[in-house]
Amino acid sequence: MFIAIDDRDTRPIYQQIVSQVKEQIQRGELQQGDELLPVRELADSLGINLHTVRNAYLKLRDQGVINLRLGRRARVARPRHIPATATEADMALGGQLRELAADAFLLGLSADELHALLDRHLGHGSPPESDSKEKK
Amino acid sequence: MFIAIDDRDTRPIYQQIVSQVKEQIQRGELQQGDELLPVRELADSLGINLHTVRNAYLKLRDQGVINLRLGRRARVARPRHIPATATEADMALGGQLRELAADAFLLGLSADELHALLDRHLGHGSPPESDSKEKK
DNA sequence: ACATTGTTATATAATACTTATAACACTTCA
DNA sequence: TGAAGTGTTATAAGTATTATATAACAATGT
Repeated sequence: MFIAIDDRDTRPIYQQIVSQVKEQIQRGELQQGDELLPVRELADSLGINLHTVRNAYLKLRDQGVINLRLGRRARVARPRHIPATATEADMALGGQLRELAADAFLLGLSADELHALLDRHLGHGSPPESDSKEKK
Repeated sequence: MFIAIDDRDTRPIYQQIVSQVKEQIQRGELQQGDELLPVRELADSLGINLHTVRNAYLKLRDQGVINLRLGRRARVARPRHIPATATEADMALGGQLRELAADAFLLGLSADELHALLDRHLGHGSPPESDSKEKK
């Protein structure tokens, strides 16, 4: 579980940690039940304060990504409930999607180019339900 | 040119303004050369300070979205230089793409579902270069 | 018991964001 | 030429967010 702080990244440190943990889960480097580094250990290895790491873990817990229990290490939670409708999914991602679409447009990217770019980051990611068209 | 501040949005006010101006350009509601509201006028209509609006306009200028000149109203700039390579485009959008991909994955969305969702926000957007494959 | 780990509590500092006021410089137009 | 409109600069202060520093507490596993 390797985390790195990027000084060029304008986001706060705890946000960077949140993002990187999520990305590691997406890439399969962290799986359900896996333990995260203890707050003190990660803080020391990054040269930052315990509470900054803890803040990141709290956000991850609030988003249902990890479980926290006193005395036990933080663990990757089991996958979330899948949104039923597209509109429901849009509630969660709408802001990011609007911003991405606008930025891509201002860069002069076509829809196809943006889709291709997005695929670059979906490498492994896709859920296990890709065999054909299973019924739910 | 209608801007609204959303209290549920955790982002700072100036960021919300930046996003909404970009989205209006994408939707064609604002076009090259169009004038933005004067800083004082927009600030008054939103009940916020002049400098908060100005901060937003400064960010937009730094991103090449609008032009600012003393004594003249802010105007929508002419479209940016289009990134040549996919990697170059990825430099600009990489962070957003990674974060979106990870969040979508954690929501249990398939790649197809995410693409479909993205298309919802690309409605008009696509650049004028969609006829065939014109040379420039 | 003991070490490990998450948790809570206080306090402080640094940074980012917002507001408030005033004055200045350039543009437009009557 | 003058006045109004507009972006710009300057100064100050207030609020919220982020990060640090220390210490102690509570649950867990061994």
